[in-house]
Amino acid sequence: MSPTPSEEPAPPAEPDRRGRYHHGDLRSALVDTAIEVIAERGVRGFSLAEASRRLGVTVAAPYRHFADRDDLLAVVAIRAFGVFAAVLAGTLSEDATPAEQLAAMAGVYVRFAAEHRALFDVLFGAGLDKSKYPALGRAAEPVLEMFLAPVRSLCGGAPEAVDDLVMAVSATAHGHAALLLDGAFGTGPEAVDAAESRAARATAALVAGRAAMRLHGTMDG
Amino acid sequence: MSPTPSEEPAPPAEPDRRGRYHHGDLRSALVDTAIEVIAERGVRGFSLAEASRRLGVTVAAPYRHFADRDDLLAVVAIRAFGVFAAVLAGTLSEDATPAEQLAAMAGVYVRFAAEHRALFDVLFGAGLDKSKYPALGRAAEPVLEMFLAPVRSLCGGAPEAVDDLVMAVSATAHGHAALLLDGAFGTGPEAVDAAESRAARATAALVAGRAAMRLHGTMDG
DNA sequence: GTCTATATCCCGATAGAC
DNA sequence: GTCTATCGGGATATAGAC
Repeated sequence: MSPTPSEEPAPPAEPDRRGRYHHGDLRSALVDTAIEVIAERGVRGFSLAEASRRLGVTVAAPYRHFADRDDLLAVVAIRAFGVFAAVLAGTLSEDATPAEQLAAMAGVYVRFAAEHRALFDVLFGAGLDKSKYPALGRAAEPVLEMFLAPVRSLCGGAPEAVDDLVMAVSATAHGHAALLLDGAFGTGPEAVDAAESRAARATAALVAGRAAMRLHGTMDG
Repeated sequence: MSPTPSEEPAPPAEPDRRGRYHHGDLRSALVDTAIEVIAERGVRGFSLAEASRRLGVTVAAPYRHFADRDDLLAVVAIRAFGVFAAVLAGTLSEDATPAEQLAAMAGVYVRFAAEHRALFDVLFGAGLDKSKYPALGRAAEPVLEMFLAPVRSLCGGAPEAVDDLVMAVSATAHGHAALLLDGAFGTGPEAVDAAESRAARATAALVAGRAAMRLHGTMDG
C-alpha cells in the first residue's frame, strides 16, 4: 500500500495553506462566505455552522473572530452600507436637477436591493439591534447624507421640510424595493427594471406634488 | 396527610377540561398563541416548541394540525389579511375624494403595522412562499381591491395607469410602515402618529404630482 | 383521531486542550 | 487560532397509548 493514509492527498509539504485559515484571514473569509450563503438561503437561512463547514473549520472557530452570529452579520451590514453608498455615488451627475437626482437615487435604491439582495437582506431583514452596534449607525450616515444633499437644495434649508422630504423619498424607495423582493412586480430582470422605473417616477411625482401643494398652501399636520 | 397528592389540585372530577385541548380547539389555540409569541418576540423568535410549551402540550402535538411551522404561519397570515381588510374598510367615508381616501388608507396601513405588529410581521417578515399557499393569495385580494377602487376613480379606467398608481401608493404606504417598524421615526405613540401623518401626506403629494405631471405631459417610460 | 414519548439532526454557544 | 467535547434548544418524524 502507498504511504497515503486515508483521504489526505499531500499534507506534509504545506502545513498551513490550502483549505485552512490559520493566519488571520478566517475573519474576512467568514464575511465573504456569509454573503454567499445569504445570497443562496436568505439571512434566516444563514448559520455559522454552514459557513464553518464551507471553509473547512470547526463550528467553534468563528467565535474567535466574532462574538456571535449577529456580530458577524453586523460586519456584513457595514460592508453593505459601504457598497450601497458607492453605488449611489456612481449615479450622481452634475447636470441633473435635485428632483431628477432624487428620482434616480430611488431607482438605484431598488436596483441595489435586487442586485445585492444578500446585502440588502442583511440591512433590513436581519433584525440587527442598531443601538448594539454603533459602527452600524456610523456606516449608515454617508447613505443618509447622499439623500440629504439634493433635498436641501430643494427645500432651501427649512429643517422640518428637509426631514420630511428625506423620509418620504426614503420610504418611497424602500417600499418599492421591499415589494419587489416580495415578488409584487413579478420576477426576473424585467421586474427589476419595472420596479426601478416605478420608484423613480413615484419619487418624481412625490417631489412635484410637494411643490404643488406648497404653492397652493395645502399644508397641514 | 391530606388527600392532595403533590401538585395537582383537583384532577378527578374533570377528565378533559383545564389545560388540555383534546377536542379540536388545539388548532385555533395554536393560532392565538402564535400571535402572542410573535407579538413578544417577532416572527423569527417564534417556534412551535414555544407555542406548545405555553399550551401545555408536547412539541409533536402541533403536527397533528399543521404540516409545519410555515403552515401555521400561513394561517396566521390569512387572519392578518382579514383584520387588515376590516381596518381599511373602517376608514372609508363617502364624502371624501378618491385622493383623500388613498391618503387616509396609507395612514391606516402604517397604523395597522404598528398596532398589529405581529400580524404585519407575519405578512411581510415571515418569508412565506406564497405560491405554496394559494389561500394566502386569495386572502390578500380584498385588501388589493380596497386600494383599487379609489385609484380607478382617479385614473378613469386606463389599466396601465391604474396598476401604476396602485403600486406607487402601496409602496409608499409599505415603505413608511417598514421604516417605522425599523425605528426610523423613533419609538412610541408619537412615532406612529408621525409615520401615519407622513404616509398620508406623501400619498397626497404623490397623487397630486401624478396629476400635475400628466397635465404637463411629463410622462415617459 | 388526538396526544405522548422518543429519537435524530441542526444550530448557537462555551470550556478547555493543543 | 483552532479543535474536541459538550450543553441546551428547536425542527421534524415515528411509534404507540387512549
